[in-house]
Amino acid sequence: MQGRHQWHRQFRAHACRWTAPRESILNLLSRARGHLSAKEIYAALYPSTPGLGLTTIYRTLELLHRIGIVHKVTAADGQGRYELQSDNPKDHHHHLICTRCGTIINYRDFVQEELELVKKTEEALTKKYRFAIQDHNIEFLGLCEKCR
Amino acid sequence: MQGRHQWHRQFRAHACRWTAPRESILNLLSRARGHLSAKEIYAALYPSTPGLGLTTIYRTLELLHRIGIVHKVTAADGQGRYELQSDNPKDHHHHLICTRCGTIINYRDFVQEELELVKKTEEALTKKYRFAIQDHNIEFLGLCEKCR
DNA sequence: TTGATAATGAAAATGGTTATCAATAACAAT
DNA sequence: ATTGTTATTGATAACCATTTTCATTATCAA
Repeated sequence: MQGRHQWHRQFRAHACRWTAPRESILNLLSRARGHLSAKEIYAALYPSTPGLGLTTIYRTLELLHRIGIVHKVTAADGQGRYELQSDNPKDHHHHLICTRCGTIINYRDFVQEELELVKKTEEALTKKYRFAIQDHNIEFLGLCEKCR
Repeated sequence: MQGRHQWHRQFRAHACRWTAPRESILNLLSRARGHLSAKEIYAALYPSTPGLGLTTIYRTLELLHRIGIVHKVTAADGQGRYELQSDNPKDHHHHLICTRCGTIINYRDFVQEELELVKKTEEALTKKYRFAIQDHNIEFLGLCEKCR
């Protein structure tokens, strides 16, 4: 279960200050169902926080990603999209991305099996290529129901 | 085995003309070991083909990707990188990407196992979400030997 | 309360990619 | 081989997401 307190704690641990813009962005991300782009966040927050600048959103997202609170997906069009990283394994999922309209669907089917293989592969790759692996992406690209 | 003839044939099938710039780009890609960005292609081809424009490179890459001759990877920094798509299953691989310097390593370990799972997942996702799946990406992100 | 410094926001800069358009080149039909 | 249609090219400008800059403001430890 994530919330203000835990976020605040994580911020402290990284010598980052707890500010109003950061809280707004985190709140929005925790309310959102899917992935949000910086612009979408800007638009969603504009009514309640008109002063908030796009620059701050980018900086905050990058910070949240660096701290590990947020997961970033870069779509084929190069646009970054962000979602809260859950600490509940049940929430783990992979992505189904429409190459035409950019929609991202989170799927949870077979994820358990995928993760076992991922773990095995990760260990082998770490040894063989001396990589410090931080994350993985498994995504399927294609045309969604509407675009096909 | 890929070469002029087969490419030429594929071009014809798509009503595309066989031109000098396109041949240069394909030749370069078939010589290259890894993934190339548009700029890298531009730089590599400049000595032999100084007249070649960056615009043409982008258009050609997009065409090759659409036709299925080239595989595109979008790095976390949003920059597109391209490599020839081999018709030899033995060449199939997945990616290990350094989040710091952008290096992409092709690994072939466990790919066979991964592909079996991918196939199964693909079928299920196609049915469940009515996606027309065209491609998949399996990539591990982390710090390479030099950057860690 | 204060002082050091992290965070903010407006504006401008960056950098990869795409659109425009006149000139050129490929190729099917003759 | 010549021609006419039309795809392709390349220079320039436009686009758009993201970063940088920098003066101002806000946070928080002391």
